[in-house]
Amino acid sequence: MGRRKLKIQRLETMKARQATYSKRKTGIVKKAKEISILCDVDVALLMFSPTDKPTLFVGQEKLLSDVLERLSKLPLEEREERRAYTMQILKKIYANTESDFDLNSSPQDASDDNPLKLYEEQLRELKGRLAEKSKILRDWKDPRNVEDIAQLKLMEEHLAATLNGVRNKKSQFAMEMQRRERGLEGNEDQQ
Amino acid sequence: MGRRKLKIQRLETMKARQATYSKRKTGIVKKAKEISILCDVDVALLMFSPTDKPTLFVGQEKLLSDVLERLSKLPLEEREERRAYTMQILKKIYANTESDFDLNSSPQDASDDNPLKLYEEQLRELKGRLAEKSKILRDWKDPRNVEDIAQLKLMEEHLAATLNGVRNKKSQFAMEMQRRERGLEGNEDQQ
DNA sequence: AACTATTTATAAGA
DNA sequence: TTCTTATAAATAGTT
Repeated sequence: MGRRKLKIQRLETMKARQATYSKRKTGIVKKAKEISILCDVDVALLMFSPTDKPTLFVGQEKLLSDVLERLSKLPLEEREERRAYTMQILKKIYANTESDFDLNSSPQDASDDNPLKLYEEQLRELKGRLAEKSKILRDWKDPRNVEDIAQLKLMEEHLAATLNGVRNKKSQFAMEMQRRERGLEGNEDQQ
Repeated sequence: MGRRKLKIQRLETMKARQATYSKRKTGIVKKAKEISILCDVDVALLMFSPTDKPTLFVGQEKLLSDVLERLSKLPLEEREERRAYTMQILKKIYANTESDFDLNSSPQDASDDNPLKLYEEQLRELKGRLAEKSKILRDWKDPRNVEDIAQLKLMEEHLAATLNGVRNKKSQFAMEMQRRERGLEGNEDQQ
């Protein structure tokens, strides 16, 4: 939507990235607000600018934690159904190139200090593979298509990572509590 | 951007909300991907459809937890600066209506079982007041304007709520771990 | 920050 | 849902 059609690839200069970020940030936040109001749904949008300034939008007068909470509360049955569907599709995609990476394996090292770490690593690796196989993915014609697969992956990753993160954050929590004793803290974005 | 200009207000029928959500979801996810790639920045977008189906997009090949992590790692000094700025503006806004709500007070009940609960409640209340004062806010002309104030509030809320949420999630964590022993879980959105 | 030529997104309708 | 088309909006390049 401009004087010229823009190829969606990393803009070369920092100046260009900042200028474009500034314009598009306004637009996407507006879109987030609109869909939230029009459709009466929860939306959470978090971004960091090229200069690391955070922007957070959460619709419906909620807190980000409220929205995140909904993810963690999805019925287990539903999650299992979706997982099964994901695995089914991924198996098809990898059918002819399958190797040492077992899509069915549960996380190893569950007794490790970080029980979800390996699981998350598996997901990361799988994600990388999916990227490599982009050509195959582009040709994938299943009605529930590539977008869905990416969604499924990200969702799975989220749950694993969030729960994993809880562990890591526990230590931060204690420190943060102490800091709070000395006053409130705040932060935001202005760009 | 359609046959007619649409007023941004809750669509009357569920059918309309679902139809519009479906179309706009595609658009906003596309925008999120684009800004993430073009500007080389972290973006996380989470939404729930009118029928509660979750959609998650996270750019830059990252996990949602990675992006959330950046929020919690903002330098304390910066947060303090921003907090001070927020309070300064809020005080001006409330100068003529200030009452029993002390903008400077730290969370009371810090020794309570939930040390951040009251703080969050204060923020919620303040948010409500800001909404009530919308007329004042609309006229606020500071270059760092109302949008920024909303940002500041949401950011503050996020940090309080996230850290608070960690506490609540700790119990869920144990249960989740047991479930994971029995297999992977996954979830996503398809709508 | 503003200004427009263009490209995009999308409201209605099928 | 998916497609089509008229229109409203977003925004790239520029000042």
